[in-house]
Amino acid sequence: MSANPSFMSGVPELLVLRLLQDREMYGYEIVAAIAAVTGQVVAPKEGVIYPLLHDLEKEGLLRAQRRPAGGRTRVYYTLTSKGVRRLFDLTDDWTRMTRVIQHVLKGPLHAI
Amino acid sequence: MSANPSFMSGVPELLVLRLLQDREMYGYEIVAAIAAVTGQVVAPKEGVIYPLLHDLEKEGLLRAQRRPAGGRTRVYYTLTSKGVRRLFDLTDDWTRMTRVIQHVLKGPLHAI
DNA sequence: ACTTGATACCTATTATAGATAGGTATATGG
DNA sequence: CCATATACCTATCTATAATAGGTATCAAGT
Repeated sequence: MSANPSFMSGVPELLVLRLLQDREMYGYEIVAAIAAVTGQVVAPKEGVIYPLLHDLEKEGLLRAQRRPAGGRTRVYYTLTSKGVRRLFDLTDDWTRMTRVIQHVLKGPLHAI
Repeated sequence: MSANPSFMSGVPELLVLRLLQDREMYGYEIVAAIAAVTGQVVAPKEGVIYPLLHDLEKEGLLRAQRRPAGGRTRVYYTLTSKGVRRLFDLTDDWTRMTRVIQHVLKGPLHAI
């Protein structure tokens, strides 16, 4: 019984990297942005995103900078070059995999 | 370090249901068929498929019949009507989710 | 006859990730 | 002053795939 659909593996990571490709963002903002850009179809909570951001930073895919903003402190994340490469790789994986499955779901199987 | 790509959640279940939509199949056959129809892009091993088949049967999505074939005993699985409904639901979920993510990956985010 | 590899079934354990459900602190609006 | 939103965090649970075995039968080759 999950709020999100059951095809989530790797998706939060992919979306975080994609969002950060355009501009730096902070965690709380990312949580809201994912829900917004997917029209609530995918909406991982803070309990998913914050640990993920920490892991990605540890892996060197993101750079974190704690910075005061609007009276409070935010942690802004940017993509490293390694993070950009990971985004491309994951996007390729994602595209290849979904294309194949789409094909299996829609097409006649004997033709394969 | 997994053999399969990292977007696997729910995919084996979806593919098993899809394959059984066309005709009855037995476990070992399903393992090979998934690898075949996906061109090895998705290739879950027996350790994934057999427990999954047992679970789906327990849920009433599949019917299992042990039957001798070619000198040995095979367990043939067929979709129940509940299994058909599940296939449709999961296919809808899959399509909705991948369409949205595809859009986010390719499109400009400000347009959303 | 013996051995190897393919067929066909199975499960126990481990690893990974998302889900759940909290907690802390500051700022803002009523 | 209080409630809500903002902004960060983590510990635990759960679901599911990956790993790594095991058993037994059959067919083919030596």
